[in-house]
Amino acid sequence: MPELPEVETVRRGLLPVLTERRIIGLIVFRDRAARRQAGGPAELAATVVGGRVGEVARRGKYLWLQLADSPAEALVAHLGMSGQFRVARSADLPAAPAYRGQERVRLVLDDGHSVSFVDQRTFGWLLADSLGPDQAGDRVVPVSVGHVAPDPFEPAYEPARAAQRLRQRRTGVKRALLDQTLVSGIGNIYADEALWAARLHPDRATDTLSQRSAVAVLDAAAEVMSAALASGGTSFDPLYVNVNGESGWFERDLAVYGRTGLPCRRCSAPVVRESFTNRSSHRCPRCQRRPVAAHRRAA
DNA sequence: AAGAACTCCTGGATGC
DNA sequence: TGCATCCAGGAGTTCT
Repeated sequence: MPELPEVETVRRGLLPVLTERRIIGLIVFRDRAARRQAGGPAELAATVVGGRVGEVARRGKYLWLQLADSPAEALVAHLGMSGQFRVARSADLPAAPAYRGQERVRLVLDDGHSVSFVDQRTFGWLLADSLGPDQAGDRVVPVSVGHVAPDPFEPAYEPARAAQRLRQRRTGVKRALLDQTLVSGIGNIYADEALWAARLHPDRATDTLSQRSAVAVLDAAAEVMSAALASGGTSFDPLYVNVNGESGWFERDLAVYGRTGLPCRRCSAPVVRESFTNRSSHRCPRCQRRPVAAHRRAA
């Protein structure tokens, strides 16, 4: 799943392709990809075409292009679970969707390239949006991203403050890590990895954490995402902006995610997989014992 | 109103 | 072999 490191890798791949390019066409092949646009696919195309790309920016898992000469000030993208961007010479592509029918939107650029949003599971989306201050007044972001907290790689991110807010919650620590309004960029993979590194059970009640251990688990998340970015950013094909966090570069470095039954890298106890909010959690049953003060769900 | 459940979706893997 | 079922989950929406 694309989480912060994967989205940042995409951003870096798009940077040289899109910066200073004018968008001269936008084709929506699947309306669902424009479902967040109030005026639908037509409005998305109408507001973006003619725009010139300035900054290629990111907060957490949200990516956006700042646009000049456009009624929309930004084109926002979320990759969902399976979104990718592919770059091609537009002449190479027919007007019909490519990439095994999974192409959802295509941007045509003024230099003869096209950038395709490809998304098998269709949880991703694009949105033409205006800019405004975020909720904390830290940064100007698209309005649709205003509720998202700074991610650990941003100057505005303060671990001590994030830890305090986390401790004020009445929930389990994994739920809190996945809450993008607390700290952004963390998904299921890096949440499991951070909890393993900090030796915390996913259900540990947030309001029983010391400030020290709350900071520790946030620091662990930042560290593991930083390491993933370092290995993911080393090489990528300009024609394929890689977002695949499951297979490939970082998978062999994971400690618990997807390693059910394999030995814990610290203590060799077999990693267990447990159901969590209709998904799964991976943990070491010895290093991450269920606490007495586990968060209890409301009856 | 905070927190948790529900919902959207596709295709590869699994089971009989 | 073929068909049915399961499974992956980010985040907006709805419910309690």
